[in-house]
Amino acid sequence: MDPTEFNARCSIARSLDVLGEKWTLLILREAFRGRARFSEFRDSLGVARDILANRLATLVEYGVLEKRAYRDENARERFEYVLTPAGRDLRVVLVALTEWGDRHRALPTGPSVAYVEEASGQPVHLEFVTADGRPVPASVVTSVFADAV
Amino acid sequence: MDPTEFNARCSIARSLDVLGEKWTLLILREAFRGRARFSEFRDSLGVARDILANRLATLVEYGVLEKRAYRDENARERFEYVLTPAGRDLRVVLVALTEWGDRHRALPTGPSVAYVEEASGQPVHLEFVTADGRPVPASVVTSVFADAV
DNA sequence: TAGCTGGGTTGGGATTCACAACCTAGCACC
DNA sequence: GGTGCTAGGTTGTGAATCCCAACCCAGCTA
Repeated sequence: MDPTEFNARCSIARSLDVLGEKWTLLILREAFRGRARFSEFRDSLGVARDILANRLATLVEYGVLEKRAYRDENARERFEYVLTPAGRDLRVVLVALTEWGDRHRALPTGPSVAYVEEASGQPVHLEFVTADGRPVPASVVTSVFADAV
Repeated sequence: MDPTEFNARCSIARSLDVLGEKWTLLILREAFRGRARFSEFRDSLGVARDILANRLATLVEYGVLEKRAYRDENARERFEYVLTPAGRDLRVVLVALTEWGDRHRALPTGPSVAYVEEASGQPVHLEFVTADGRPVPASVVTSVFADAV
């Protein structure tokens, strides 16, 4: 398979088409924190307004965020951006990045975010498991390609 | 906490400092496929040579790849780039991106890569689990921040 | 000594990003 | 009914990145 074709078929490359531009994953991090309005993203990230508008539009276009009208009291209709089910599935990606950063680029001040089970408050982490639920260390996971390349 | 400080402390942002530039995660995808030489990355990705040189240097600098000398028969010493333990820990990130792409940006031709347990060949996937190994659906995982923001 | 090969480096044009200024709708106030 | 305020953008300009192509360089072979 030639590189162009493999890259087109590769799910990592296809995910990065949506997520790979600067600021996109940080915008989603904020979305998971409950930010939804243009100004909330702007204030919490310090991102340029034009880039933010552009990224929000892309994420809406790809079905990661939904643009919803809302109306505050005594205010005109405005819009907010909330995670769709596809967007909520990105939690795994963000946690994977967090865990790697915590482990390999740790700061003396310790991690700034932890992930817990909502009901129990117990910390959770990511693991590989087989179809029948048996955990498997990452070191014995390997890739199988659809076509020999 | 002001946005700049939070971003500096955030492990996602710190991971993206290393991984967030264009091509970086695709280079790592190839590294997990066993590619190690400059020309292997170049040929399998079609990336510009200067960008590739730049990304490899960055990944070496941050301890994700190790630059190692090798010598083919009747050839001078050259270099290859192999995953360090920190680099191998990025498998989780790549699998997370793969799973999201497979689910939400699927192609009719089906996924181009699957992940399996090396010994058994059984397919594996990522799950949230608690410290005592109990699997938890992503929908009930929530974030806890070190400081109120 | 001329050519080939792997592994880069360099220069110039095209994109993308960042920052600041501007726009716009509707509400509130006077 | 004009002025100002605010959320949510859009636009224009310069800076940084990215891409491509040409070049370099060291050591091997012929």
